[in-house]
Parts: sequence; C-alpha cells; structure tokens
Amino acid sequence: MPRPSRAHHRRGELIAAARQAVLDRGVLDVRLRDVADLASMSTGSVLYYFPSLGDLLFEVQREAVERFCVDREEAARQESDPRGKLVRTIRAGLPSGKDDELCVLLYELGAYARRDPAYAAQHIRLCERQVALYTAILETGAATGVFDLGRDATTIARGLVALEDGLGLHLTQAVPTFTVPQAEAVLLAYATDATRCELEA
Amino acid sequence: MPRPSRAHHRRGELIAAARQAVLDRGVLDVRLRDVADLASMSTGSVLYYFPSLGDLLFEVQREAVERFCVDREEAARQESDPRGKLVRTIRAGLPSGKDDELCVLLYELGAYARRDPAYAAQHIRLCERQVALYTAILETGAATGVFDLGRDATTIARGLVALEDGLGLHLTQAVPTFTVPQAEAVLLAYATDATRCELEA
DNA sequence: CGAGTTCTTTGATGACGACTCAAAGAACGC
DNA sequence: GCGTTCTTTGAGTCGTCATCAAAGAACTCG
Repeated sequence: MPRPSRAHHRRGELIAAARQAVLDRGVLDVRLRDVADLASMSTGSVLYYFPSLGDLLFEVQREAVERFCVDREEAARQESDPRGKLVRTIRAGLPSGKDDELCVLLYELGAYARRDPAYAAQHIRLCERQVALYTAILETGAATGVFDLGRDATTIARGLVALEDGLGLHLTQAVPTFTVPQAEAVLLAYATDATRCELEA
Repeated sequence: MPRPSRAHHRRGELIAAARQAVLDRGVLDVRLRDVADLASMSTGSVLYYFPSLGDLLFEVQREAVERFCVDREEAARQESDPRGKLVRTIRAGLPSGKDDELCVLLYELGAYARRDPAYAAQHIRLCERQVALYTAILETGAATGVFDLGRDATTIARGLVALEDGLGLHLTQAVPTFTVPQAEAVLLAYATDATRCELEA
C-alpha cells in the first residue's frame, strides 16, 4: 500500500500563501519566490504541487469566489424581512476599502478573466449567484408588497451587482475615488428608486 | 546650436505601439520586446525614450484617459435635448465588447491603479469628468422639467458612472457575463428610475 | 526492526526578460 | 566638411519561471 500523501493539505497551505502574496505584491508583481517564502519552502517545492504559478493563482481565484458567495449568502440569511435582507446584502457586497482582502483579491485576479475563459467562467458564476440572491430578495419583497418593482427583478438585480462591482473598483484603488459612505449612498439610492421603498436608515 | 530632437514624435509612436502591445498581449504578458517589435526598433531604443516599460505604460494610460473623456464629451455635445444627451452619453460609455480598445485599455491598466497612486489619480480624473458630464445633463433636464430627480444629481451621476464601470468589466471579459443589450437595459433602467423620465426607445 | 516503495524536497540548470552601458552611427548647424 | 548632439544598438548583468534528476523522508509490510 502506498505511503499516504499529504499533498491535499499542502496544496491548501500553498493556496493560502499565494493568496497573501497577491495581496502583498499585487498580481502584476507577485513572484513564485514570494509564495515559496510565505510557505517556508523552496520554489521547486511549490512547483511540485502546482504545474505553474498560474495554476496556483487559478486555485486562489476559485477559493476566493466560493468564499465570497458563501459569505454573502450567509449575510442575507441573517434577516428575514426583505428590506433588511436587501440592505444587509448591499452592505456585505461593497468592499470596506483596500483592506478588504476578498474583494481586492477578486479584482486583482480579474486581470486574468479578461483573457482566460476559465477565469471568466468563475466570474460569471460569482455574478450569477449574486444576481440570483438579489432576485430572490426582490421577488419576495414584491410578493409581500414591501417593494414595488417597476420592471423585472433580474434587471434590477444585475444593476445592483454591476454597481457594486463598479463602486468596489473605485474603492479599492490606491487612492479611492469615493468614500465608503458615498458609495453606500449611491447603492442605496439605486435600490430605493428601483423598489420604490424607503431603505435608507 | 544643437541638432533638433525628434524625441517627442518618437515617444508618441512608442506610446501607440505600447497601446497596441497591451491590447494584443494583456497587461500581464506584455513585454518590452512586443513594443519594440511593433515600433520596429530594438528594446534598447525603447528604453532610450522611456526609463522603463512601466513609465511607458503610464503614458499609455494618460493618453487613454484623455481620449476617453474627450470622446464622451464630444458625444454629449451632438445633442441638445437633455433626454437625448443622456441616452447618447450612456451608449458612448458602455464598451461594445472585447473589441472596444479604449475601454479594454483602461481596464487593463486599472491593475496598476490599485497600487500606484499616480495611476489612481488618472482614474479619479476620468471618473470626475464623467460625473461632471452626467451631473450637468441631469441638472439641465431637471431645470427644464424633463427630469424629476428624487435626490441630488451628483449621487445619480456617480451611480451612472460606477454602473458603466461595473457593466463594462463584465462585457470585456474573455467570456462576457451579459450581452451588450442586457447591459444597456440595466443602465437605461437605472437612468429611467432616477430621472422618472421614460428614456427607453 | 529493516527493506522497499512512494512521496517530498531541493538546488542545479536552461531559457527568457528588463534594464545598463559604452561604443558606434546618423543628422544637423555652422 | 567639422564638431556637436541625438539616436541606435547589442553585449552584459541580474532576476525570474520552470524542468529535472538526485537526495531525503515517511510509511507499509514482512
């Protein structure tokens, strides 16, 4: 019987190290050496577990996408009232700034999604799950009568997701274009107008 | 008297070559060699005109930002009616897809804006000019009575700009999340709700 | 406990890329 | 033409990714 392999666990450690390396140095500057150092091993060892740095980064993205979706679905579940759910989901989707690791990671790795279909597929999955989340909230609220949707819920949901993405892009820049409260105001304004329901607290 | 320098003209050519190189290979893969080849000169010559590839790319960004702003301001001037102006500006701001060179360029180089304040400053300038453009249109329309703004024009304008950015991000991926018509619908829906004015043609 | 198999680590090596630099070459004013 | 200045070049340096073969560690089974 073969000696048991610890590769799975090791790969997990490397994904975590790579994640940190991207946050530290940015996707443009991250080196195999950075990952190796963070994981306290040689560069050769890193490549024993992943064929290339690119493959490792892909796994980083996959994990980040998954965690982001789960976190938000979790945040939404905390509330039962559609209005509260909507506000909470909006707040959970906007990055808190450059320190918001998960969001920064997704934007950093987004550079690959522009050229690599596999990366793009993850982004699509991410986006669609969020659209589904918002759509469900909107439709529940519409059924209850809290929300008065002037159009189909999917269009509104897509808008919310894209708006978060756009605002997040600005919030995570070296020098942000807006403050977080300004971004929140924009998003709440959108949601208020689209649902014809007073949301702003 | 010193021999006249052609450096300015040469730098312009190099910026154009670098621009194309980024579009061809992506910001993650662009090499000095690509730029040199496109400009039909040696890599050493490129570095005679720019201290490093990074400095050259920065100039590419500066030009792209400027051109984007000018193009849109131009597009808005084509109409006098605020409603038409708004629709036209919206259409001009959304990328047509991966082939929309100016937009792709801005997104590609956006990777630098997350870490380099000089890049971020350009993005801020870009954003603020667009916000100003939309704000002017919205306020004119409000004064005329065509638009009924439920809140301050700046918040709406910021939302339009961020929404374009977010939608554009998805439209320029290797595999887009939405189609262009879907994105346009989202944007027009937002504008319609915010202005309480029927825009969709 | 020890042999044998399998898993893991490593550093040497090759290929490639950015950037430096000194020297050659071209263009212009005088 | 002459001399100055601008431009081009490619060789050399250094740092990086990725391949690979050999050494080392860990575990199973007899």
